[in-house]
Amino acid sequence: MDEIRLQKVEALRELGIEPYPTEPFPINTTAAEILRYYPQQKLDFKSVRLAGRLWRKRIMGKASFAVLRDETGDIQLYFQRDDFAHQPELYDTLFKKLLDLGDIIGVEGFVFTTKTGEITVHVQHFRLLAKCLRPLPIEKETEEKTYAAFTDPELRYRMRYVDLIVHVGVRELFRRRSAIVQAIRDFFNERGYLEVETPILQPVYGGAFAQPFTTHHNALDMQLFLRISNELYLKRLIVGGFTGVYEFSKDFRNEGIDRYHNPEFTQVELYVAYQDYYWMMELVERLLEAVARRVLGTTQVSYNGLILDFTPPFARVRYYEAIEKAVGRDVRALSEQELLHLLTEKGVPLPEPPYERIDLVAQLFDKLVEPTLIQPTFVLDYPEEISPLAKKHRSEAGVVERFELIVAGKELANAYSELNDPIDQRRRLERQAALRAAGGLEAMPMDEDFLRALEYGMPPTAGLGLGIDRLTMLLCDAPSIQEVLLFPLLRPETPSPAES
RNA sequence: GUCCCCAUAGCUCAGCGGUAGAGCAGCGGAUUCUUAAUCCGCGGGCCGCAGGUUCGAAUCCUGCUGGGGACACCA
Repeated sequence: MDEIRLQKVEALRELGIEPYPTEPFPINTTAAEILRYYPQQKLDFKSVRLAGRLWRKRIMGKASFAVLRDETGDIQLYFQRDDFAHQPELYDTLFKKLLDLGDIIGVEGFVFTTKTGEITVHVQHFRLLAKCLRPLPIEKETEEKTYAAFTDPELRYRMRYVDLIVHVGVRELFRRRSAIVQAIRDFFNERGYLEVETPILQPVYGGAFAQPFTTHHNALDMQLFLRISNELYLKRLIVGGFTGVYEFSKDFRNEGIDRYHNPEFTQVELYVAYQDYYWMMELVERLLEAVARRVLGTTQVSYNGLILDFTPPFARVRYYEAIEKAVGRDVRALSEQELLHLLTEKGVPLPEPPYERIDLVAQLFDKLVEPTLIQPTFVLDYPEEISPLAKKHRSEAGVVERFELIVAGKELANAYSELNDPIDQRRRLERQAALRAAGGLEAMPMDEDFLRALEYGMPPTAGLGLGIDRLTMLLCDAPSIQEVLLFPLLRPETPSPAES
């Protein structure tokens, strides 16, 4: 902490000013409201009360300008010594000496326009509401340049509270993230789907290919897993008779961290009975169109220098046909040896062992097809082997009724006509169990209770998983997932001797 | 896990073998329409950590820690 500021705390108390007062300071307006409505005099601005951080101080002797930053933005303040003639130390000592940039203050006064035309609050009363003991990285900017920008990603993520104070745009991004979630929730609620909450701590994990975090319940002395997906629980609810359920789900995957992956992330999953994946594709088109319009006012989305067009209908391409287009051959007909040869020929690295024939096909898709799909594109009809929870295709053997929505070369959504044949489901999970036994760390474990639920009968159902973080990245033009997570996972801070 | 880059004042950075620097922030002073306010003056550092090379290391080398990027993994 800053030694000088600690001394100021003492000085304040000696003056009889409590640096952390108990009394509330109810406000009646905000910076943005004043700036927006004062020019038209739509509101009464003769006695405004607002609060926020002291952000600039420009003392010119007996008068001063300052800037107050609240949640909505910045507004200029004007202080005159003469206004505090009854108690001169308020201006001479409290304002001029003891208030630091970053201190949280409440002000009361009237709005006027300065000679240079800036809307300003003429402060008649002010009060310190909370002292800031650490200097903030205050950025300064002119038309052309920003000075002392607070840009170190590590500091920004570790101290997101500071990032949020300093960067208006970061606050705006997280408001937009909230608006995206709200738009999706409204879209689903309008259609009568039920928002539910299912277990995060699961005795058996499933619903995706991933390694889980494990934990332990002391009283029951049992191992538990943080969910990697909520899919199997939502399907149990469809068995239970709900026709449409969804959940915004924090999922946890014990895997690497990069620009697109954080160990905990958010998906929304939706299951609707009596529908199939064709229906779901149209729903996803309408959903993303609605979200983009509501959040951005347009379906043309700027992302990483591109314009992504979310106007339906989106492009559709079948999985094997997309690969054939990329490599010039129908890989369904190829043996494992021929596929190995093809990967080498195309310069595609082999997957990590243990791998099977189908993993070579998937590798071709992942390396040669997915990155090339920039505009929103539905890829449909995936191989059965890599889709153990999706229903067999109604007319083609070996593939299932599944689509992924690829945007900007990354998976944004994944959906199936859900597998509801309990015999087939058992067979597929048994195959997963065999893969696990052979060392496949990410193969799904057997879930007998889930199979029992299916045996009671699940209606034909369409299911969807949509990545909220990825969608937020797209709609906020954010270059990494860390930018759209308030508190992305970082290694623990190394304690420095100076701290503590 | 691998490779590359980065780490110097509260923030942003310069310095790259020879006495630690700038701007902003801070402190003292002047200043009643400023807005990167201005003007005068001042303080501020385990140069990420630990070794090594050298007469001498912020600077060169090795290791470690943290971060960023790419790859791998995440079918």
